Amino acid sequence: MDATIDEERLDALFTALGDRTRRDIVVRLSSGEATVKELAERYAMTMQAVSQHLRVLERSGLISRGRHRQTRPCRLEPEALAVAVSWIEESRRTWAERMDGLETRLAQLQEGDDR
Amino acid sequence: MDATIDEERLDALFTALGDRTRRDIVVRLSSGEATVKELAERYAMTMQAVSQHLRVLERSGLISRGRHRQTRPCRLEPEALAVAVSWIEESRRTWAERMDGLETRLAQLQEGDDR
DNA sequence: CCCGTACTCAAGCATCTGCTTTATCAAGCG
DNA sequence: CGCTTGATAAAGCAGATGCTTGAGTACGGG
Repeated sequence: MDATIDEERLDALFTALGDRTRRDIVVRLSSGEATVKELAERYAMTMQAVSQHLRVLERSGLISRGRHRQTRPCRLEPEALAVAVSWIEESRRTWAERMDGLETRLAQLQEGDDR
Repeated sequence: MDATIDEERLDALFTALGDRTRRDIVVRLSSGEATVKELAERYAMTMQAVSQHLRVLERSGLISRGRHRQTRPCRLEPEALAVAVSWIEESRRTWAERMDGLETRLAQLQEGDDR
């Protein structure tokens, strides 16, 4: 019954994806690791700003960070994306099931009357 | 070329899903339409607050609203969810392709050396 | 040891959010 | 018509967000 924890996770996940800079970082990282400096150059933004975006992404589980010399390279954690997809797919499945039911009933009634 | 428009759409979509009340409204609507009043009772919230959440959801394309007597029933638009999924899946696909490449190269090298 | 590089921490600031209260509106009932 | 019901509009407010600047911190080269 730790549903609340899942909700927090989903809050962090979707909130992280709700910003286009962070979404673009995700896309960028899907094709390989990157450092803070590289990302700052890419987005014409200070390293501080990028660092804050990365903190949001890290809290959401979408990325993780290592250490290599003076750099803190970050990499994508695609399992977090899978969590988001599975939440969405559950809603879509419920909806699809209901529509199947409606179609069936409509086919039975063959008519739209007292609605 | 209208990539900006898509980005705006994704901003609205993921931002809408970044709030647990709105996510729960999506889940609720996946099993049928609902009115503002019904949702307000469900979340122990004023109708005004629900109305604002619904506006966010509507702007994102996740729901649409009709009119029936004094009520404004809202229903889910699952195609918007599909947009979110397809964005996510593209990142995951890119990542998976890259990992395949890495695996292949690692198998060729048969060794982890100068790392 | 000093210096540059990569980065984080902290504070400030404008803007956005989520919610409230108050006021208003439109539809239908008596 | 007056009144209730379902809903929106507007304004206000505490708290979050996205960014900035300024001040550290940690690592490594010379």
